[in-house]
Amino acid sequence: MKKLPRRFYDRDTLTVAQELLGKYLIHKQAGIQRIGKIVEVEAYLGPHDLAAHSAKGLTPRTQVMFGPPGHAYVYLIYGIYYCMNVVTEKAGRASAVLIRALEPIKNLEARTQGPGLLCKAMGIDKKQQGHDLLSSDFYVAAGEEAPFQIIKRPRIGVPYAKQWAKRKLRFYIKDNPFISKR
DNA sequence: CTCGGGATGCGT
DNA sequence: CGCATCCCGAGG
Repeated sequence: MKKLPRRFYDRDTLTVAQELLGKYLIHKQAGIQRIGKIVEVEAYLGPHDLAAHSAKGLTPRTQVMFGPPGHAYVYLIYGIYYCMNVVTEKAGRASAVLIRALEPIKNLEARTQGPGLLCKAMGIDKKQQGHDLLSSDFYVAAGEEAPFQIIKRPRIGVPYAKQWAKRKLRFYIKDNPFISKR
């Protein structure tokens, strides 16, 4: 499978989000390679997007989001789970795509439906914060993707984002059994 | 320093 | 609906 180049991420976030569907997230750790197919994502469109962490400005936690494309923005949520994003667009745009669900492909025994669970299953935590996704041990690759239909829905868990909460910035593969619940 | 809350998930 | 569990970010 072919690793996605930097220029894949250096594009409009809506495009990157939808094109990430069907791609493969690969993480090699302690000699084990884990692979999951990306089946559900959410787009976060920068500081003006009230649901995006970057809407609160550049802080130590969110600085990766403000950095160059093709890096992992990983954060701890509710003290328990990690969530993984892919930084998109040019540095300073502070946009990203949240990976919400994977379809297990290789070495994934645990559940992968939901952003917290998939990080746990893939062995992703704060050590991967800021990691370059063009590295050899943690990256996204294109495979042979069968054609599929993309469903567009509002994002999960962001009712506070006012008008942004309604926008259909969550994308997933139609009829895929590994979409997160809720 | 304290303190409130969160892009979650699971059990009741 | 409540709770686990902890870092961040704002304010004193």
